[in-house]
Amino acid sequence: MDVAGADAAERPLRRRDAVATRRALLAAARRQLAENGFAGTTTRDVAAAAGVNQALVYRYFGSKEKLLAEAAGGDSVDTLQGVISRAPLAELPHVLLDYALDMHAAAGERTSSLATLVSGVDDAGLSVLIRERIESGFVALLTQRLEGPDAVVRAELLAALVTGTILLREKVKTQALAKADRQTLRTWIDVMAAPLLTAPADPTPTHRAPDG
Amino acid sequence: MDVAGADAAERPLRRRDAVATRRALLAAARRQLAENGFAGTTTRDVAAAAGVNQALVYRYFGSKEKLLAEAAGGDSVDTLQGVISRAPLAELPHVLLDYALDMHAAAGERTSSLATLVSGVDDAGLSVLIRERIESGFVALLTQRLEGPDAVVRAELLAALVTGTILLREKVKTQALAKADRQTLRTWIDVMAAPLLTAPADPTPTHRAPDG
DNA sequence: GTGCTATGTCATCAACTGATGACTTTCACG
DNA sequence: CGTGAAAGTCATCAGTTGATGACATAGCAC
Repeated sequence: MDVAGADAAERPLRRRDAVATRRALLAAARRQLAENGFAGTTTRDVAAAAGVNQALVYRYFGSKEKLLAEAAGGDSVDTLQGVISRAPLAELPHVLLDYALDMHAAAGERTSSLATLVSGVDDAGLSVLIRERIESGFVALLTQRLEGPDAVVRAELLAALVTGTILLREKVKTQALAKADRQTLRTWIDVMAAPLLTAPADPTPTHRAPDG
Repeated sequence: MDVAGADAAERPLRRRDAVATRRALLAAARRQLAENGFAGTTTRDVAAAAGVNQALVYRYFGSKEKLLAEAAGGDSVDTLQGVISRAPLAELPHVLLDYALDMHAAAGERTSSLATLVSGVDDAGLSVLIRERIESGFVALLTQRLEGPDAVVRAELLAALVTGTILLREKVKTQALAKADRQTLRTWIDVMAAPLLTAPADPTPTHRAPDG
């Protein structure tokens, strides 16, 4: 047995592995999608980045649209759901921020972050898919933990805050956000999001917020 | 940086008007850019939407990239600057929100809103341009009005909040944000952004203050 | 080994895209 | 008028893109 196959649980390093090829295509597609959007992502570039032949896109996914849809769908919804369900409400904002930042850093490894996905929405079809993913995998769960009026709006505003922050920091790369250390961002995000999470029926402030 | 003294009073309604054609192309380009991104915007579609011949894109702008760059550049920076400079700080968040919402509604009429633009960032070149526009036309001005630490970060976080909100509401169309009436949005945006605008030594409550 | 099938490669098509240059039409000016 | 340049049209090129089907190779069963 001269093969130094390190993968214990998996196949003995086949030179042809449909599952691995599929995964590689999906990972590459996620990166390209976040970087270039739907229209800017080509099957040839994805295949090249994945190190496989372009025709395999069509063998495994049938079309560019199906590939990108599955890539946008991702598989980390469970992870995100765990985060939303487990984290203390007060810490949820910065936990989500960390999650999104880490996802962006490891782009394509498993899935794309909420914000990374949104950044690539230049296609009506994917827009629907991403909306459903955000609503079912994030908003619905968070809404359950929120009390008081406008719970759904507040949940989506938290998503908007994280999304916008990641977008400006990682994609537009505005200088201050791009340079800011995580702790600073965490603190401010928590402060901004706090009103969304805290108590219910307290008189919704007319826009004279600063109160003793 | 031309069009000095546009005395549109006595135009004899020319059937051929280079200035009008240019404007029509720019307006159409803005719409397409916000809708489909850079890669998804074609010169033929822009020209068709503007009701002119595709070749005119190259007569008036030289290339697709230059057309879209000029479209992204816009000319309403002055308007936005006025808003940022004049509005009371406490009202600035919802004023900005209104501004962005109105801009989106009248997409292409004059320019694209900050958020509408960001939504189309799938091109590295335009990303630079949009970053510069945000930083010089928004962040720089707002930073001047902010006191205390992290002024630039706080300014960009406000931009991020508005951007993310518009993006989720107008592009991804998450249900609650899409349905929410303006006043509700205004109220929450103001509450969220308040900590960014208020004074420095404000005792950020209920959180571990990381200062030592 | 033989052979079968999953996996991967190759060439290619039709449509689309950015871009260019030659041509045609309008229209202000004399 | 007529003339010349601005404004607009047309045909077309070369490269790219999504997509398809014929072909080649690996790897397993026997």
